[in-house]
Amino acid sequence: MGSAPPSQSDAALPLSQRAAARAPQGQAAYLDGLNAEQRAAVEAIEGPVLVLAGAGTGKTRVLTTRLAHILATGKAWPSQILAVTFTNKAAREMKHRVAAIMGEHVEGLPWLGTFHSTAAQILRRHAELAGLKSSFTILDTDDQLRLIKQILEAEGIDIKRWTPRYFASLVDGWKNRALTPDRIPEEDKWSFADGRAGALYALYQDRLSVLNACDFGDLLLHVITIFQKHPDVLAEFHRRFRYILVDEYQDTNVAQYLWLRLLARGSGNLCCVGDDDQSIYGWRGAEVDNILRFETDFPGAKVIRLERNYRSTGHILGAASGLIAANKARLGKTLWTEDAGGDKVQVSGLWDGEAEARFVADAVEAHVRSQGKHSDIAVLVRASWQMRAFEDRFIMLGLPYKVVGGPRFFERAEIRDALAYLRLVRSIDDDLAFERVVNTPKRGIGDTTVQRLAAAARGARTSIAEAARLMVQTDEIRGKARTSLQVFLRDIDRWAGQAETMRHDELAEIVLDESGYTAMWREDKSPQAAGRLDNLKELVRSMGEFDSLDAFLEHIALVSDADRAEDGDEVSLMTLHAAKGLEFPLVFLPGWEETVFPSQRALDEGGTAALEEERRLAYVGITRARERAVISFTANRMIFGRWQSVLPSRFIDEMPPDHCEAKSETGYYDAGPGFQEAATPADAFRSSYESPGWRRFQESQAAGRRAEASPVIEGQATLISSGKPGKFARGQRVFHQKFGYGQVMEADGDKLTVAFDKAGTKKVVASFVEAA
DNA sequence: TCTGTTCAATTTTTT
DNA sequence: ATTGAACAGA
Repeated sequence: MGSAPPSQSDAALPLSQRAAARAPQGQAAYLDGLNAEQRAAVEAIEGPVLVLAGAGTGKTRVLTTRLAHILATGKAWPSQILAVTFTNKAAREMKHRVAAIMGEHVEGLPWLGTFHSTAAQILRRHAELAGLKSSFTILDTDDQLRLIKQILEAEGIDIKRWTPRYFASLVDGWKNRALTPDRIPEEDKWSFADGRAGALYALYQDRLSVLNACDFGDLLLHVITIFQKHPDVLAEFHRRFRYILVDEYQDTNVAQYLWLRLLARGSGNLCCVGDDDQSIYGWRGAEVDNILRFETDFPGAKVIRLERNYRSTGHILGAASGLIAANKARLGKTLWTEDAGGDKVQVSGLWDGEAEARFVADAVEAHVRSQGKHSDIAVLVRASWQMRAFEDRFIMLGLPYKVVGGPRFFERAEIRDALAYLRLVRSIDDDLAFERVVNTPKRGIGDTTVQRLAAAARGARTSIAEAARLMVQTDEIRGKARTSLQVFLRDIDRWAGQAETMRHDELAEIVLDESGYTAMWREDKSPQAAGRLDNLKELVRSMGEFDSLDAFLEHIALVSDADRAEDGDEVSLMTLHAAKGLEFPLVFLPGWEETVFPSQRALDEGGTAALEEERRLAYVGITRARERAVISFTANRMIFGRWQSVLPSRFIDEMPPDHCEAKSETGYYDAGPGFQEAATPADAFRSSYESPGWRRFQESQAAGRRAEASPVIEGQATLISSGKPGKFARGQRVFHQKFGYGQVMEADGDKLTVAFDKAGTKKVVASFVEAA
């Protein structure tokens, strides 16, 4: 987090807080409108408490109100409260909501941040106990991977057989389980490079410490180690944190659990909020067990269930509850709502992915025609490759949409390059940054040169930059490489000098210009180049919001998404994972087929546990809907470039029939009487597959597939083209934001068929392209 | 050093 | 189908 550590000495509780504590009728205003369970969860301040908060039961409200309540009753000063979340977004939201309840007058700030940012703050204070300087850098996955690759190569390991990525995932797994190199189980050592896993892990840790760097896992792991080895340090934090609040407890991994348990041993006042039914991050180390075991781990714990749902209609809730009931490993909750009626969950079968996208897009348009907004709607998919079909269709129709999640701002190559320059200016010994940009833009300093420098640096136990300084004096490096290297080193020194006096955002601009980096993208003719330049501008702009370069770098190391300008009126397209915590009046859940959802890969790797997690994912998906949920599946799907016929997901079988209706809006086949008697929606569709109607459907589709160029827009297109002439003519060169340059093959009013140079032939709406 | 070619991989994602 | 990364050749 970019925020400074909370102040350590708080003044006495401000008046506003005392007043809030004694509102009329002996009840504070912020407690109004809470139901009995929510209120119990807010008021049970002492001791361990587990709040099992089902979907849509007001979890965040309880958490923030509870925090406010602790302050208002004068039990603690802000700085004596620790509140941890998983994402920066959640932390931000909580800050806002606490501020809204308490007013702006609260003095001092609670420790409110992610596990990682909180751990980073603690670690900066005691870095020397972990063999680091408090100025340590935090590596992201990209740096981490390159470092691992170097180590493996230096150790003569065949990185084709043993990929750096796989090793990184092992390291991640160990750190998630709080295992230092000396603690990993014997059999794990044999999981990589013929028994060398442990030694390589140790080597990697050594290398990190030489670089004065941490990966994400280290932030927690180092703190745990420090707490275990230095009781005095732990005691300091016990004195400090009198109340601990944890959001999304079902997502914690072993390391986070241990970290919390160590901290909570002080006051014993630990409140965890979560929902075992929404645990969907097992694949990255989350242990549902943590939440299932809470009462054993913290004896005497109060468990409070929030079961009243304020979000969805009865049918949606009923469908979701019925589905999740198939899971064995759960604590069990019975969600209910006063909003009993509503539409049943619609389940529809389509021919293939294209038909499904058409079906969804049509339903979106219908919703908007009946006075709905695009922003009411979300399309939630299992895997991001499924988005493609919807994007294509939306683009073709000109439906406004946004992809939520997706590639993050700070992970984009141009941003990471720019940051590497800045890191280098801050510390020229940052080898990973050095290697990243020494030849970006191209300076004639190739791989061979860099390898030689790196080898020399290892030999002399110095940084690469230091080795480079020496080597340009000798004849070991000659020609172009030598001159370029000299210039490069001199540039960095000069910028470092300027950094002393100049504002850091100004400096950034100078560095990017003088290094030739901006010029590199200006000369780049690819369709993304303009966007990249914009991103760089945005980077410089956002730097201005921070006090120093260091503060900025810390911020971006731990915050992966820039605050994007929020929503216009757009359909949201995202993965089920990205949808957790969100809600929409109308939710589409396409792709419910075996192999796709539940994901075959997950099942292969994780067995029953993974199946249950997939089911929880389905549950999360359905419970995002406030008014209407539409599930769909197809008979055929192109997967990895191959057509496969697929079966409806087993989750469709498990959907409780009372809350669902099997519905076909394609009009190609009639459902027949079987629909009413069918035990489950899937049965209904299975019988319909056998029916002559289905066969007709299949045939008509197969025929259409061969013949059709643009079956849907044809009618409209002629209409429009007879009306007003299009702005674009056949053969014209055009530019599209997403697909780049191309040539118009066909122009029908505002519907164009464009052969893009890179992206192939697509149908797009004219307003989405400009003349090139 | 650059460019074209082949080859493999390919959920989900935060920090 | 698509993408990225590793390798061979100019």
